Amino acid sequence: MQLLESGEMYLETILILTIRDQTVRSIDVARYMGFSKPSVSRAVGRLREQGYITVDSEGNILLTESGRAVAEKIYERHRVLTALLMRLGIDEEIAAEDACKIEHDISDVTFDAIKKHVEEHS
Amino acid sequence: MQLLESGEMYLETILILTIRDQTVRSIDVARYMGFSKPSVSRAVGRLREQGYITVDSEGNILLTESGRAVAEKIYERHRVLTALLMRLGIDEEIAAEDACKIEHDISDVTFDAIKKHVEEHS
DNA sequence: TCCAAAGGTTAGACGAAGCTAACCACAGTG
DNA sequence: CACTGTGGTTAGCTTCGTCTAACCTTTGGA
Repeated sequence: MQLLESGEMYLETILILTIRDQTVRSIDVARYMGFSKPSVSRAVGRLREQGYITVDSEGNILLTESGRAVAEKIYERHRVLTALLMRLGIDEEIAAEDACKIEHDISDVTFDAIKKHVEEHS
Repeated sequence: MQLLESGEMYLETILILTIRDQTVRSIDVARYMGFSKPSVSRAVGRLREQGYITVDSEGNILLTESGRAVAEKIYERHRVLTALLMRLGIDEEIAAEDACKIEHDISDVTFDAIKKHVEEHS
């Protein structure tokens, strides 16, 4: 019943779209991530069952407290890792792409160490 | 028909065990990785079909040229990334664990940049 | 008023990568 | 010579996460 990488990606996307557009529906997530409607529908159902999001009568997706916590965590990792890679001279696009994979894999300990390092060398 | 993360892991393990023990059989890979015999048997079959390894009449697994290239590449990533994380103060065990995930995810461009950075700051 | 488009869901498939159970082949030993 | 342990394979199952096809519902415009 734990959250897997794909779940983290959905939550992060929902956060990003919420920031950008105020409201988010399944179809918006599908378009942003390049997935089909049914794939997102399933994922949204799972995340709702797990208590990470709610969906209002209009179909708008809202992050719950726990969902927002996960989303913020992953999004912060995304930003810090992207910045780190860009500082090593990597193009923004590739940096973001690679950060997007790393962000789900590393332990808290490792991320904290990386973040500390980045902050110290700003 | 391309090589996925799991395939890279198998090839890396085969290389590591070859270095350590000179010869490698399926059962050795299974024990090292903590997988069942059938899982490894299947994976070995796949890798053989794809031309990354050969298996001699004794059951010893040998890396082909392309298999060795992949294995060396991943293993180098493993070593460089582990060293980098340890330099950030992370325990060897956790560093190796996280390196093991990152090593499959990042682009060549990103790894090269990281490696260059590590070498410059030795 | 009706019909089409948009958004969502249901059903069923597939590939990846694990697993267990059960089997086979072989080698060494009592 | 039979028996046991070792290594490998086959068959079939599971979960995850995607997909397409088909359907339902709501809504807005001709």
